[in-house]
Amino acid sequence: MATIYEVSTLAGVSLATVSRVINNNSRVSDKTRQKVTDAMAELDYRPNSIAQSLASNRTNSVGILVSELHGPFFGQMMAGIESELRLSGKHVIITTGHSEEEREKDGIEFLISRNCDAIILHVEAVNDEYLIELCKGNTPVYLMSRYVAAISENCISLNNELGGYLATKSIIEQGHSAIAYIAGPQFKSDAKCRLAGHKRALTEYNIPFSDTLYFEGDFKETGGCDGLEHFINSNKPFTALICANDEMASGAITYAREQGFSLPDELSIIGFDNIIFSQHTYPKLTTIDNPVNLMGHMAAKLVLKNTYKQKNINITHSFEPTLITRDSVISAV
Amino acid sequence: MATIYEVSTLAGVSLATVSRVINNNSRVSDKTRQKVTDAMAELDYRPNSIAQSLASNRTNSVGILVSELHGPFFGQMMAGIESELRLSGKHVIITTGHSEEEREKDGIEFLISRNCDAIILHVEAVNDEYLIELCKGNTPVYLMSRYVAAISENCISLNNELGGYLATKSIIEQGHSAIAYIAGPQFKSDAKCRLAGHKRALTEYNIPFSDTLYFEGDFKETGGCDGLEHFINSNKPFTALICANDEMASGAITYAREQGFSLPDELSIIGFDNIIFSQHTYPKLTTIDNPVNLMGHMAAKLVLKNTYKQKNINITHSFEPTLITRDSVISAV
DNA sequence: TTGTATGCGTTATCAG
DNA sequence: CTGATAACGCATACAA
Repeated sequence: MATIYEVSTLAGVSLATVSRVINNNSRVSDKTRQKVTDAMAELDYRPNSIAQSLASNRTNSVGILVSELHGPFFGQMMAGIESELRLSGKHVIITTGHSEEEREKDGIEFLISRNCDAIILHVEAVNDEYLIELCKGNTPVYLMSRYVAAISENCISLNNELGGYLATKSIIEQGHSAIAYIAGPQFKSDAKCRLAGHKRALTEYNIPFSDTLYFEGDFKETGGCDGLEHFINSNKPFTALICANDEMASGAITYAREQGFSLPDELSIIGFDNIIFSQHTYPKLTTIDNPVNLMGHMAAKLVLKNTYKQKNINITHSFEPTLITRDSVISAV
Repeated sequence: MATIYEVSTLAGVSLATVSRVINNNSRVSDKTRQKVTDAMAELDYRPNSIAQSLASNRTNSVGILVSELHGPFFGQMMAGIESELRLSGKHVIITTGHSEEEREKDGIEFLISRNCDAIILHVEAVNDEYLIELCKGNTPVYLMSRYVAAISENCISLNNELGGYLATKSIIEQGHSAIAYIAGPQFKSDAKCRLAGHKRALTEYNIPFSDTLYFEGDFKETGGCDGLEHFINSNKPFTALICANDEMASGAITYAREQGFSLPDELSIIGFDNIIFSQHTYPKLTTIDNPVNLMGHMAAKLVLKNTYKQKNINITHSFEPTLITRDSVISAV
């Protein structure tokens, strides 16, 4: 592989000049620039990004930590981040935390040790204090889908409380009052906020929150099955089921049908996130849209603006969920 | 950040010795080793991975190119690769090709320019010649889910032809003979092989292949809708529908129900890939299992063995699909 | 506008 | 077993 040195001798200029045309920041006369580019072309020269990084103290890479690499939610998020960053020639180093504290911390250490210029985190298990402390380090840290007040400028988050509220409100306005709720793991802030919104809606309509119609699921399909099974066994009647995400809703739908429910007639179900597959459940899932792809783009823009000093970028830190009405919710009789 | 130099002075040894204990390859006396590790601890020293890379000509990173970051198929694949590599302290740089030739080539260039120690590709648009040529370069190249004979040692692939055969055979053995087929884009080798398997099964049972019951879809949900719509409009009767992947199958299921079909009574449907969501369609999708997560692990192992010279690794280059029987296929009347 | 000199933090090749 | 010392390929003050 040709080096900058060979280019410089072939072009008959100095190392520094070649470096200047590569980074075209400083002024170089058109003539010498031409000589250099010709030499680069002739030698098929490619800058060594590692050497560039060592000399400039910049790697042009941003680290991403997600809970899982699979799953529709993270897929959309990563796609948003990567496509935005790629346009600016930055690359992403992706690792996983599996929603476990140790593994999340380990992943963060890993990314930092890799000299990422910034890291974007979707962490669920580590606590706020840890994150606040982390932000004091040398590597800029950004949070996806999580709001920590002390570092709010570094957060791109969804108003999950509002989403939870909207879901429940829409159910209530269809005339339901016996409402079961399958929450996400309560150590996850998303899940907690969605539940809070649910409770606010109940309160607003003077519907008491029932412990027997509450179940904490795992945000996966199994959580939906388990939750619904739990409610059925409790023998307390309900006409609507709210799931804190679409995976659990689809699990619940599957289980409900196995138990002989006619859907949506005998049970209305609503989800949260609007993953692609929610259009293909039967009945088609009514849900809350979570613009996670957009949020991914925005997190990337935040990095571009703060870390790479790009101009004319406007940041929206908070996103709003919206109700997507499909077929899985009908009026209570 | 402390450097190796500071560690050496604090420990009272030379640079070289510190480097030796970091990489613990060469022998160092226990005493000096202890002094060095103590000094490292005291200074909270972390090796600079960029400098290591420049000096050693190894980045400990492997590039991955997938068509899309979202989607259940790629998610499972990436998860397999990443988790395997992460165990050995290697990291993944992920980029996308969107099944378009130019973008795939661009992504490959990008990964190579990043000095990846190896790259794992899931490419669909570039041709075999390009890949063969690529393998002659300095960066080792591995292919996921694609078989190119000339570089078969670098391929981890599924026997898609067999999968296509199994799907069709299982349908035929349920007594169906009027069978519609929605293929994937025929420039993708997976799609082509699955179709070939389909045709082999038809031939074996003396069922003629019908052009009017063939449709080339896009491997997405829409492909399933469009294909089924096409068949319905053609007015040629059919009792079973084979889709070349699960996304199209779920799209077809949704569309079929919208058109008033009673499933699976009036139409049997089978998919391919066994994505997680295939358990949650209604009826639950009968499909062909594609062990893509396992294949991801294997691709990573191949890199570990060839590029990182790890011992005792056994490689399986070819994987076999299997039939997963659920509820979407029933006997023809 | 261009060139010189030095540093970035390691690894690796020699001797000793 | 340990220590000098030269790469690695480039960026960047500082001069000219």
